[in-house]
Amino acid sequence: MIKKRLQECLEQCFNQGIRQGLWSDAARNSYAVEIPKHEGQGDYATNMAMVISGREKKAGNKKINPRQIAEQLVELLDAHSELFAEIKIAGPGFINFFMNPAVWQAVLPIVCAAGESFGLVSEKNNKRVLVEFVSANPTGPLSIGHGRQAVLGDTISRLLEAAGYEVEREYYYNDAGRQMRVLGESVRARYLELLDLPAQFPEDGYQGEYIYDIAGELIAEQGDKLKDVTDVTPFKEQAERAIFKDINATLERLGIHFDRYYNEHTLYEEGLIDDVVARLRAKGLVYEKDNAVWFKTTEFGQNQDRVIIKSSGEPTYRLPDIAYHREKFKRGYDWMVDIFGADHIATVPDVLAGVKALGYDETRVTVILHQFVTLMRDGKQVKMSTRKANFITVDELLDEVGQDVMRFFFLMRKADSQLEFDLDLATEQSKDNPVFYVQYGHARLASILRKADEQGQGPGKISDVDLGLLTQPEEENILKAIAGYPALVQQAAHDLAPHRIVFYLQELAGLFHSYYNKHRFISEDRKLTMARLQLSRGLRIVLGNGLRLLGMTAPDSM
RNA sequence: GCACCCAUAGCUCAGCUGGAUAGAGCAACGGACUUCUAAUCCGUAGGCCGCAGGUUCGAAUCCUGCUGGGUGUACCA
Repeated sequence: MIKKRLQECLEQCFNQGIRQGLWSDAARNSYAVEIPKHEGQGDYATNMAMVISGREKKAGNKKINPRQIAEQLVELLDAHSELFAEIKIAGPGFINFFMNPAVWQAVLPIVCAAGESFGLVSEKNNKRVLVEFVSANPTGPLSIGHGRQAVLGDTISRLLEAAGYEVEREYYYNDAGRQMRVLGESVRARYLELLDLPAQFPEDGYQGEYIYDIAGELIAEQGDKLKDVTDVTPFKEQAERAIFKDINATLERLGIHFDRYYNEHTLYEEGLIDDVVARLRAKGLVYEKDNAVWFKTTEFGQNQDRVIIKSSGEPTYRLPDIAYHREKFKRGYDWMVDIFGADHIATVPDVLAGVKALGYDETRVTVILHQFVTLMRDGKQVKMSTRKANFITVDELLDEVGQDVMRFFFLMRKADSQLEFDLDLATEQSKDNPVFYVQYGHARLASILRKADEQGQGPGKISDVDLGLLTQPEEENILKAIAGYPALVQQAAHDLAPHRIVFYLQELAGLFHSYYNKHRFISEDRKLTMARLQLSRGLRIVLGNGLRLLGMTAPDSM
């Protein structure tokens, strides 16, 4: 929030410089305001002078020395002197800003007034965004990989909501096709097996225990009435119902709710698949070869064309994927975010080529491909095989670590990185476990405020408190961190990068724990106590808001 | 073979549209509990940012090539 004010000041000075003929417009939107890494370089720094200098040269205007530009800028900034304690020109032409301490202290009343809404944009941006994630077909319980995706998708959705978007969460699935047929056959085989009848388990069948459970339910409901039924439909339908129920229960445990479930089937029923083919054909982007229908993806930069309808007449997966995305476009979203596992990378270029071919702006789709999760136990990787159903489900992991730990761990790495989930660390209730580190910070703050209250030293009205007493360097650092929270949320939303929030919270908790060990909140000095209690309120609000933004709880005691 | 992702401290990883002297946690070593919760804190040590070029005032960050790992490359999804 302070950074934003500074940016506005600089923008004004930049414009003023243009009016005074000091430089041209060439550097607009190219310069940066950032927080310097090193002590002595101020609270903020800008490279504006160097960027102006560089752009002038590039634009063929006369080259101006960056340090000279910096001096001119500093002069212009004099009009905003109330913000700054000092402004320095350093190095090749950086301008370092040392803010007036009162600027930092002034954030506390704002935080306390905003409470739970601190960090959320105050106005909606009137943009609709669709986030598609999980999208697992109902063939079995959610695996760890789905878990990462579920948490990632939901948290990205929360971030976008915090940034003012109107967000819809959508789950796309397919209950037709070969996989589901095999699932039905698997259930049928287990059903017969449980009835002690001869059964042939399909070669590539689903071997998980849950298939027995589903078969058992069928027996409980219908006895052996289905023993001579060769059609797999009733088995398949039973399986789908049971598995979806299971998946939803798991998502519920994670606190994840979808606004819509879109069944691929709809695309067929409404003729949307055929329509896509017809439109592509009309544009000359489709041809027949070897009894199959091909889409000219080479026209879109790929190195080979792709089959969209097999010689059997069945579409390949890319055709409904394209049709589905076209439906998203038709619904008029400003932005569509797809979250897929890295194994789905092959469909991405096809889908984007498809929507582009149909006349839509494919840049409105952002695909997040997340890498896989490896589970570590006792320092060794836990081997998993989906086919043999020898994998750990999200449900089992939840039993072991709980929702807060699971969400936090799944968000600790950026999507691009493979994620190592250390079960030993996750189950440890100690300082090494970052989840507890952050939550403990929140609980400690709550405890301080409780204690003060018990002693009749409630924080009182913030307007009566002299925040100018918060002069310790640790206090200033905490205030700075708090002030940076809203911008961080916006940036994380823009970049679809929830891990930034995770890192921020660890850092903020660290600042607090460190401060706690050095200074006392509650002391004999009543005025100082009041000021520090406001600080603890502000800290608690930001820590709590951050945790909730990640879908976690913020405990008041631990 | 081709496409995408990754490569930063012993380990796990940050590093925001290129910025100034490279960051955190863990592990190692040494310290702090009559105190508002020690589930905490303080200190020490640890690096040709995979390799080689290029772009420029300036590169861990952008481009090219190479090496090593992951994923995909089907008329499977």
